[in-house]
Amino acid sequence: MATGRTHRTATRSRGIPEATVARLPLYLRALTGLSERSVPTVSSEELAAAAGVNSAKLRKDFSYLGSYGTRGVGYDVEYLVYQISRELGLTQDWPVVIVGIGNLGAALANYGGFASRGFRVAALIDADPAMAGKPVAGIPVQHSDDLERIIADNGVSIGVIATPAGAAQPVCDRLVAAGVTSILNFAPTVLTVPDGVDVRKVDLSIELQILAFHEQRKAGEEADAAAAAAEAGAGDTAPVVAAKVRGGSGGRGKGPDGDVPAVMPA
Amino acid sequence: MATGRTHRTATRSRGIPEATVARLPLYLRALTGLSERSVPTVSSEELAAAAGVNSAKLRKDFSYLGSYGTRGVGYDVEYLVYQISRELGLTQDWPVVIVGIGNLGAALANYGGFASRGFRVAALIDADPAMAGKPVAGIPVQHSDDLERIIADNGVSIGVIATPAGAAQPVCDRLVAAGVTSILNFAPTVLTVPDGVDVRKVDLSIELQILAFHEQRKAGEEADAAAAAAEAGAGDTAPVVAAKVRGGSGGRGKGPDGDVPAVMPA
DNA sequence: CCATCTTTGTGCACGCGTTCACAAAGACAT
DNA sequence: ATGTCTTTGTGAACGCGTGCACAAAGATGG
Repeated sequence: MATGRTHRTATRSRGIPEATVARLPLYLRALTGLSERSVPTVSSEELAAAAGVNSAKLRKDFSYLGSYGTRGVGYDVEYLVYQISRELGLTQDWPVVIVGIGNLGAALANYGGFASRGFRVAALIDADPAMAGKPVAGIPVQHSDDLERIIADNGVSIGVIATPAGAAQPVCDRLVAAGVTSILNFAPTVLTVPDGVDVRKVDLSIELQILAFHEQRKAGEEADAAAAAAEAGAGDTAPVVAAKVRGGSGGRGKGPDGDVPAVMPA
Repeated sequence: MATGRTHRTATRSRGIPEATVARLPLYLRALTGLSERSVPTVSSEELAAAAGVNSAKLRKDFSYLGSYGTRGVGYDVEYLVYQISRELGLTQDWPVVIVGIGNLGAALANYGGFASRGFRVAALIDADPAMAGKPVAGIPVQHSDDLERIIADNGVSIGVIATPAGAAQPVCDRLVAAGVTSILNFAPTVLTVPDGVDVRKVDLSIELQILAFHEQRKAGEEADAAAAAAEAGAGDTAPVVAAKVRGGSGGRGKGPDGDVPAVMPA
């Protein structure tokens, strides 16, 4: 997952834990699927499976919203869809601007899930004059000179930044100054914003690196297991594995065993 | 942040907490910036600021990797870049396939940050025969019939899914069967995978919904504050606010005060 | 060699989130 | 009505992550 929190204090807004809020959209999606198939009610077990979470967690999550279930039966799908939608604020209209209409920005503009739930792409903005007027996803791109006016005219409070890294902070500053209070950032930079502004970031590169870490660990464990099986009682401890993995670290005096992948306890 | 964990147990791989792993790429990026500007050393305070985190947290994170700092001085930038890269497995080459070359897939293929750190786009795969052979980002798109062969030939262990939601699970199954053990999923679906396979998801729609929630809360708080200030001692409790926010809930007997935005304690 | 000053590395406490396990609540059959 | 059976809602325990605060380590100057 690509997630970047920027909360002053991990604010338990209105008593609903942040972790729960992050799962509500997941439940909502699963429920919408059920609703389309005209399923009237669903148990916590079923819904949890559909959302890919633990059923106890789901029940606790819903308990923060209130008691919307019926014991012995489950949850009313339609009613729950409405309650979650309302809780997430999806019953109202959220005009959104996308700044930076490159490959990614265009992809976002075309993304169906955007328009689906209360979100309306109010404007596409790019700094390149050549882009101005060119329609993307049926919406004409506007020049960034007009950013402030566009924000004001459309009452935009949510901005999406899909610019190159270098442009992200200046764009962010202008968005915030113009009145935007929530930002979804796709640029690979840490954004600095004043208090009261929420920033979430989606960083493809970071996600891949996290996967690489786990991938490497898996490979390492296999190697360790194989090595351990192959040795199974040699005189020396485990310098083989250590040497293999260490590469050319170059020592540096201390270099503790924090380096050695040390065959796992189990 | 868009983050979807799918870990059997929140595995503390090799002693490094998951939360720390997720921050390492952040540190690495900040360090790379310093390295390019030929900064020799950096203190935890400076680096933490650049990465947008607490300095105590950063030091604790690094302590899991070993003692790579010098007290009174700070951290050697180049050395730290190397250590983190090695820890994340970025010193080796990771061939990656992207499946689903629509708007988003094309954007990903063109994304620079992809190729930058050890990640190499080995192949682009799409189910549309019309796409086959067409070059995207300089790489010819291949038909999904050849998926298994492509995975095998290139020794791919990381796959990126950028297909429509409906195609995601089948594609995922084929990737896993072909030997992929890490998946980055952009499709708005919960993927089911066997043990030992890591899935991370990036979900634009979810991120927006989380922002909407906070946005709504901010608006609600303002309204509450205003209302509270306006009333300041009316006979009734707070039906004004409640009525305004409730919309047309329709009651449902129980409907507890979990519904009312109830003026915050503070 | 000693004193001082900076910055790391970490023990500790606290709070959030997850999970278990069960009592309460309601549906449904008899 | 009463009993059984299903499923919710939640109290309590546990574990992870965060942040404080400080002692240890080393650099630097005299």
